[in-house]
Amino acid sequence: MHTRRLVKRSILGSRVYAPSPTGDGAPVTGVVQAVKQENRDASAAGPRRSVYTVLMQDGSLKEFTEEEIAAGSNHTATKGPLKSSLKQSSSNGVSDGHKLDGGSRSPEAVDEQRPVDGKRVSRDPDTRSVSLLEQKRKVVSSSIDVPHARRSEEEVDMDKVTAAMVLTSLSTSPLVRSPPVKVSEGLSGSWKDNGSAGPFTPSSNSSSGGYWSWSAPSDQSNPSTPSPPLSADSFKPFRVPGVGGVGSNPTGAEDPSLDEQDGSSLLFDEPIPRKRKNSMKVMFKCLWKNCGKVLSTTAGIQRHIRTIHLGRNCDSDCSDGEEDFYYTEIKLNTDSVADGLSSLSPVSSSVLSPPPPPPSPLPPLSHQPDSHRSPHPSDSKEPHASGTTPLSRSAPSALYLIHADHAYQATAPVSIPSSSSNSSSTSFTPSNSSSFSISWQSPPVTFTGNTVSPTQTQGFGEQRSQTIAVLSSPPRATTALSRKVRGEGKKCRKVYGMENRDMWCTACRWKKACQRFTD
DNA sequence: CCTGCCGGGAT
DNA sequence: ATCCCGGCAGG
Repeated sequence: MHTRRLVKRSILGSRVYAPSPTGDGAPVTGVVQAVKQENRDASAAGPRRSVYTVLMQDGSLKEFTEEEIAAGSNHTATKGPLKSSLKQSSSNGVSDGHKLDGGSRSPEAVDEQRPVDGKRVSRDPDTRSVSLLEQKRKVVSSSIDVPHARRSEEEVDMDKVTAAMVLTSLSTSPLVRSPPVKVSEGLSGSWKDNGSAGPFTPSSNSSSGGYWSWSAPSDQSNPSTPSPPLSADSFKPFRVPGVGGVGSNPTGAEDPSLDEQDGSSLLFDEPIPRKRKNSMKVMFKCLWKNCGKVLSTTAGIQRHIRTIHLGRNCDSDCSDGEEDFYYTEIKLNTDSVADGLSSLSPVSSSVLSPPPPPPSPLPPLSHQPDSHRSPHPSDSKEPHASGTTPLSRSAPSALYLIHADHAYQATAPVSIPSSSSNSSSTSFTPSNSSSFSISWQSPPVTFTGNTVSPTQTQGFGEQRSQTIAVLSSPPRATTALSRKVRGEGKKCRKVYGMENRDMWCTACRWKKACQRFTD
């Protein structure tokens, strides 16, 4: 169908068969590195001869004419190998090439070539997935605005290289040991997406009986392959409708701030701000007894509560806001979501603790420091604590935060398995604290932490400490947080007005700290 | 000023 | 325990 067009494309990077340089007749494979026209003055009539510089398997460079290469192959169609194995140099061509390879060539031909860095990367799984990732990414970017046709080969390959580096380091980073889900934030993005619009509807059965009953859309992406990171711009819109759509939901004020957090691109010199570093995922958990359903949108959880627990069938428009009482907001650190999921029990904290050997002072840099958590006052529950970091030593890596909107409804104690590899602040003295209990708002939170060496890692630990500060208030800091900081968000009084005082939460009625609209 | 909410009193 | 409110403090 498009064969004609394919021919026109550059074949750089294509795998071709060529006559063996030793002349023994056995065809060898190589990768086209360059092509030049032999007779540049060729008129439209005359066939032009091209000379291809091919990187052979043994690393040597050879030049072949088109005919030579064609002759070297005996299992391609009439038009010659170049045409069938063409890999268009940029963007979508990559996937095309891959498809073809997979179809007709020997298994080893499947592994992708990286044309410019010259050396072939061996076919280890990582490399493979890197290729896939690149491919997908290319597709994405080409479908957006990148004028792919104009990109030079070097640019393209720089992208590949950087992507490879990023992915490689991701896949080797200590945290990435369990499900591949957490590697990709893109996926977390799609949770959101699905939550608001997709198949991810709050079903009536809370069969899982447990906490995490989302259905990840992993069926469409190869589970063993990290899905491509969505570019920040494509990711952003997903969040907004999910949360913003619901009128007076408690997170309304918060998510914007998250969005503001510009992922100042730390992916080396990535040209595009590729991936929001936002590793915080907000979920909403039903607090109804024995339910514990977790959904990703307020709308979803509200509907769940309304229909399942409150037994109302009407739509959200006849809601009186009562659902708000029965769910809470949970922040998940998607970096470690899987850890948190796989082991909610504190027991395994030691098992969980990341393997990175102490000797290496700095962790793989590319492992995204999930900074981005804003110091925005409205975002943190205990700003005092965020200033003082007495707790930072026990910064958990498997970290999920209870945002506790309606804490007084909370039921079970929440235990946070913690395994920390580093901590930031110099202000504390490393002690051997292992477990303590803190009471913050109403629900008791049991926190078990492992103290590890106080190696300082800037961005990382800082962020962690901040996050943990949000989570808990250390017993000793009581003087500092004598008074809870004034809430920014709407409170019952504002929302319902004096005339509807009976709709306020009890705390508000009693002039206590509002428990419905915490912020 | 308004508003959130702590401390403490009344029941 | 529940309810209420004076008064402080942040905005």
